[in-house]
Amino acid sequence: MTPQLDPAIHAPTRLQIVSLLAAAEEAEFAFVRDTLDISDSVLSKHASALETAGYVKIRKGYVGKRPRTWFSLTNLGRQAYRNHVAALQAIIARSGLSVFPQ
Amino acid sequence: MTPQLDPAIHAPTRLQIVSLLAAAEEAEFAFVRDTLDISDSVLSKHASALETAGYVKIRKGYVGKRPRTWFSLTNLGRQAYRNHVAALQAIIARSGLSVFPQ
DNA sequence: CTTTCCACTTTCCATACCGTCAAGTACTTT
DNA sequence: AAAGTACTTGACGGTATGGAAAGTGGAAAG
Repeated sequence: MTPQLDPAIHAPTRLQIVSLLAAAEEAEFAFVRDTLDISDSVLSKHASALETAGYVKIRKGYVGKRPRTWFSLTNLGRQAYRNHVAALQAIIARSGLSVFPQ
Repeated sequence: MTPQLDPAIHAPTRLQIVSLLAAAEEAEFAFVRDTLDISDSVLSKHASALETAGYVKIRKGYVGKRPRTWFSLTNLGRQAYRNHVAALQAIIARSGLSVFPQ
């Protein structure tokens, strides 16, 4: 069976968050928020949703005396992301598009 | 500026429809419906929405005396699809993956 | 003729989700 | 004590999705 698009990842903002996290071990709340140019509440909610899905781990700590939050993909999240990308590949491949222009 | 995800294309079913149409000159209603395993009403609605966006052309005709509907991507639709895929690629490339299978 | 089919189209719904804005929390700093 | 930091939560409004079911315009059957 072909891989399916993952509804927990597919929404534009989710995809951007997950993809950004997939690139690193861990990322700070503010970094993700600013890189993707989204609001605090949007990031907070999506991160919670991804945590509930088991895809993201939320770590809280301090930098000096200021609270800080870091996100990282869980193994499940990494696998789900790869699977989601595979699903996109399968769909896009059907259209004949390729990275290699003819 | 990097290409943006196209909200008229991004929804899973839309992406599949557009991608399928991108592979051909024209496709029959029943072929698209059966290939994607979606209901008549869902296909009809998405096709109308894509037509409203200017991305799909809906042609009606007859095969014998039976009505039949064909869909095709407009040039605008093809361009929008390419652009959308480029946006996906830009997001996914950040993670080191690609939407184009190698 | 008139009922039934066919090939979609539309409407009705119920759910779900997305993002903004406002308010809340738990400290820390001034 | 008041204000700020770094998020979190709740209330809302608007959109969208899909299933079910009724509707439409012929065509075929009885």
